[in-house]
Amino acid sequence: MSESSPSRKAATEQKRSAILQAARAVFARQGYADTVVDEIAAQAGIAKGTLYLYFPSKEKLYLAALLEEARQLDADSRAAIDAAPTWRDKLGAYLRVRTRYFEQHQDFLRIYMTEFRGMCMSGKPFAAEMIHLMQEGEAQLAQIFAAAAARGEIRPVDPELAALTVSDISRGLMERQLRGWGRPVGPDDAEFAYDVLCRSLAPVQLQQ
Amino acid sequence: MSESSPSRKAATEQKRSAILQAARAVFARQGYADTVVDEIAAQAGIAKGTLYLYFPSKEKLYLAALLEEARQLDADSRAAIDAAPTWRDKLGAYLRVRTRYFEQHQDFLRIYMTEFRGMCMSGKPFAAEMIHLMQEGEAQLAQIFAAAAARGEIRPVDPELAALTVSDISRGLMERQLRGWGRPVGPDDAEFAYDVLCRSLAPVQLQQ
Amino acid sequence: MSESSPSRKAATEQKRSAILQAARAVFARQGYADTVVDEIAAQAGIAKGTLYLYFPSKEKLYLAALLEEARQLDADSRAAIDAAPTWRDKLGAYLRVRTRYFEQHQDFLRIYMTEFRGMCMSGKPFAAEMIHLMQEGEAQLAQIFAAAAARGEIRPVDPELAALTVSDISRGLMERQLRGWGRPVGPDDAEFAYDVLCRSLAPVQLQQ
Amino acid sequence: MSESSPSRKAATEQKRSAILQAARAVFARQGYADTVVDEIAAQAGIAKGTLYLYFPSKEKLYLAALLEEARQLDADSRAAIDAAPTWRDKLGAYLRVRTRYFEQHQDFLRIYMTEFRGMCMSGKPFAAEMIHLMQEGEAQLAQIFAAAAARGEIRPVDPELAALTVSDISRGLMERQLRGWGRPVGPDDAEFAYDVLCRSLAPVQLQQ
DNA sequence: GATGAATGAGGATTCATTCAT
DNA sequence: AATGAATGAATCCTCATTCAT
Repeated sequence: MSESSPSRKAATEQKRSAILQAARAVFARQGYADTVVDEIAAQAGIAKGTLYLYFPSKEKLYLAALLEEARQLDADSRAAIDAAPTWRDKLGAYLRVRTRYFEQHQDFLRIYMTEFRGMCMSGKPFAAEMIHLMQEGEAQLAQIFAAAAARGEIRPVDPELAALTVSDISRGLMERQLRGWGRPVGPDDAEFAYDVLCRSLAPVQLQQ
Repeated sequence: MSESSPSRKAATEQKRSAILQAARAVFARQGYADTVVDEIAAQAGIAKGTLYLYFPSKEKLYLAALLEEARQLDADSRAAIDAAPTWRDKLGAYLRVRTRYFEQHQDFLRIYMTEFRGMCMSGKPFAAEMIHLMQEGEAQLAQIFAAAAARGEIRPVDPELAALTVSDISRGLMERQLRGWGRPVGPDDAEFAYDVLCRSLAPVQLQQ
Repeated sequence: MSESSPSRKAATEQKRSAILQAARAVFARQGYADTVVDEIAAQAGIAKGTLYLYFPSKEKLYLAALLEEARQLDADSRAAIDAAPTWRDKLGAYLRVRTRYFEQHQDFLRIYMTEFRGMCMSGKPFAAEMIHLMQEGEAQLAQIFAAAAARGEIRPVDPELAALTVSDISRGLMERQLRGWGRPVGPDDAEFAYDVLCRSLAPVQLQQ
Repeated sequence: MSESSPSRKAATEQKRSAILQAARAVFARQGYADTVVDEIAAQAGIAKGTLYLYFPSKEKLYLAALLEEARQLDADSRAAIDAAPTWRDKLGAYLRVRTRYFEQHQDFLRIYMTEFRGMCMSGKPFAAEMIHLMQEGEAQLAQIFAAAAARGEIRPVDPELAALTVSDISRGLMERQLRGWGRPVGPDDAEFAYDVLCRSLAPVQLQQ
């Protein structure tokens, strides 16, 4: 009685996904506060009431819309880093995956950069899992640097601080893409960022 | 008849300032959307109607509350940089002024980092002057690096990219102070950031 | 082709009955306004849509749920009264049947006492048959007293007023069982009520 | 700063009262669930938002609208009973005050009889003070009968049961006024009720 | 200038009912 | 006959802004 047909389940899953996508589009355009639930429903091609069959509240929908992508980004990132042999490659992979992912998920990028990150900074226990993912990402970076430092491949730095710095620079890179003002962003930006990080972590040159 | 006495003007200016401070306190605690005008008025010790004699809308008040401090920060920053002799000193001054300013103006820091920056990224022509100030700050940094590069004191980099990177790292530093999670921030963080920037901009070592 | 098999009819009738019982349980617990149709369906073990195959609306279901029991109570009451020989016995039977019925149908009691009676008082032509049953009940009581008065077994009273008074006292008795507060209800209550009615209707004592 | 002028306070109190009266009118006509807040505001001649300046929620308004009158009824009742010398007079006063009060406050009567009483029966801790008032009223009656019994003016009955019976009959009297059906209510009804109570409580006649 | 009572547009959420499968 | 996903009208409450005093 409670078992639905596979096709029904698939349809449900697909609609859920459509809602999430619509939500991201509207939240990205207007921000959380200025978004009305009706508009998300309209964008998703369903009635307002239907939306509430899939998500219990505007807030949960917002969270779900972000988490879905954040999890994906984390997974992609993790895979690419694991596949890279050296710390430089891993660092490059981290930056590249993020750049590419955000290129292809502009809505996510915009929401994340323009307001969600701010919400995370506020004390609100709003998004435990999201914060967890962010911490995991930084921990992963830290491990890369810890290992590299142990092998003498980079200068001896506090791995956590190095990770935070990578994080900062990476986010700065993303932010520029959202600015309506300032110079246009290009491959140079990423290249420069990578270069800065490599140089600043490089083993100390023996002075002649 | 339309000229008020100086003391009247001073009183007015003082009340205006009290409102701005109250606004920052409340906006910082609750964010723009969750802040109700009544609360700012209460915090400022005036009636709600009075507030509207000083500021025409909640949005303008928000903007004014931020601009006041952003201008001050810009001025402080500019002065400190101008007073510093070398590019390293100027960079240090930039980071130090920001760190100190935000330490002393936590409310401003919180608002700026948790939501205003996001708003600036959104296309909204919300805060032209604020954006202008941010651009000025980066232009100033860029000039430092352009001059240093011209004198061969740093390796030849695109001065704008260098400036953006400093900006990114500086903001990252500020952000950490607002996170409720993660390792506590300390002087090491600033030191490390400064060190990273110096190393990454240092003139190329001649390899033997 | 439109004739269903007997077993089909029986199954249908049984499901209808299950729905009514579920409805009473939920309506009794939460009241009409706070009851959602889903919950009744769930309690009945069917889908919401199915419920609407049996009853055209929430309101009709509510009515049906009550009428079923009200008819039964009326029938029981009528039978017991008819079987009793004297007016005292008939009065006792009336009270006893009601007490027992409500003991065994708590849900019905609760709905009837806590909101349905109120609805009947409101002008709404909500429940014509229900009102009819109530009137019948009182008419029946009135006839008892009319007959008793004619035979001089009770003092000469307006039979209708006497009937209404019995009705009032009987309902008061029921009400006490639902109060969460006040002294607990016991056999004394019913005994006292019966006693009050008998005394107040007793033939006038010849004063010496 | 927080002191309002007396005239302002009076105006406020008057408006509050107007809202309560409007609320009673609408709640009486449509019941709690079917009443929309807008309609009460309209009836009171104010905007919806204004209503919420005076009462924090629909429920609190409902309660306040009833409590105001319930307190008044209780006070009137208490005064009339205290002024009456004998238990018969006190009983008569109780019935008379109630009858008169409800004649003059039909809205209150309707709300109380058609739904509030039912709500009180439901377990909800909805209206602590209202229940308290009801209990007080019955306690008062009980004391009358306790005293009368002690003096041998009535037959020895459980005073509480007697009080409950008076309460039942009194409510029955009120109910009849609200029924759209049945015989019209008149002075006979009250007279009969009073008579029934007196007879049933009268000292036992010595049988010859 | 200062006040705070009044306004009413706006928005999240609920739920009885329908209907395609 | 049975289902349960979909609908959208309905409603409570909030709060930025105004304005009479």
